[in-house]
Amino acid sequence: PELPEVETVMRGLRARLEGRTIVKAALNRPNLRWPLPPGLERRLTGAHVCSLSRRGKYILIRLAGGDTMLLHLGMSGRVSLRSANPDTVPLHEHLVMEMDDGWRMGFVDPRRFGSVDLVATASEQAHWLLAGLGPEPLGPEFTPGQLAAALAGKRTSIKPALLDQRIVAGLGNIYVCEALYRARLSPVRSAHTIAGNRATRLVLAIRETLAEAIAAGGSSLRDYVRPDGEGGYFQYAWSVYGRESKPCALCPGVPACHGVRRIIQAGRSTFYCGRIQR
DNA sequence: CAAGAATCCTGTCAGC
DNA sequence: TGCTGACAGGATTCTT
Repeated sequence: PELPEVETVMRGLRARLEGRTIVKAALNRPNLRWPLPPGLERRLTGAHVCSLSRRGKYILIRLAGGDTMLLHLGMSGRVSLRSANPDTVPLHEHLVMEMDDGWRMGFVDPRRFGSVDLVATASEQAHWLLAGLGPEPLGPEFTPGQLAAALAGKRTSIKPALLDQRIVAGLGNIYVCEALYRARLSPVRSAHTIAGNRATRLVLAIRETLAEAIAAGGSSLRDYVRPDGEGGYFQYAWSVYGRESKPCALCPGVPACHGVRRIIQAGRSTFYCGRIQR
């Protein structure tokens, strides 16, 4: 999941957890991507949930008592919200929290690339996983000037540069492809050539793509569902991602357009139109 | 230093 | 039906 999915999950969790108390936390394994923090079950049990927010692809759950729980969904992580029912425990559920109203939140992650950690709320932004993140793409700090400055001197191409969370926080493979298409910028263009009008177009395209995806509840692929069990529907609005050899919607019937192409950049699939993206 | 490859893990799907 | 290989929403660590 990327920023729009994480935002959707966070909102679903907020509606169910905020103001409630965790009556029991249970852990089913010692580690995910990283070792789980010592005493996690004990530190969660009895804690009151004050507020939830998102930073990049991380969900922050602030607890009374001074701890913030950090949650990253990795590649296959998802959250299961359900009323207590032992018949419906999902496979690969590594952490379960039972709330004082009887609902349970489970963290499910087959590939275990996700992570869970605890950090002192007072210095949560200094946590090593958050400290190096670039600006929030929907926030005021993400401007054409800032983006151009962050890309200056980068010899890599723009597509892998946008996947680097230090440049801008929250984009992943789907939304980078979609935003570059919307900005009509080639994914193989050198990152340092993005400035001026191109930077303006790119910032706008990223903002619009993410905002529309959030409004659609994110994109549902194989295993992403919202905490309420419903899927997002932004996958129906994809212009290029997953659409190899299909026609490009912006050049209908143009012979020079060979449709959506798929190439590999830094080991990841890139989808784009070679005609309108320069 | 920077950039690309390898890596962690399980599940799914296409092709034979 | 199996079986095999490619591939998957991520991000760090290891090699060039």
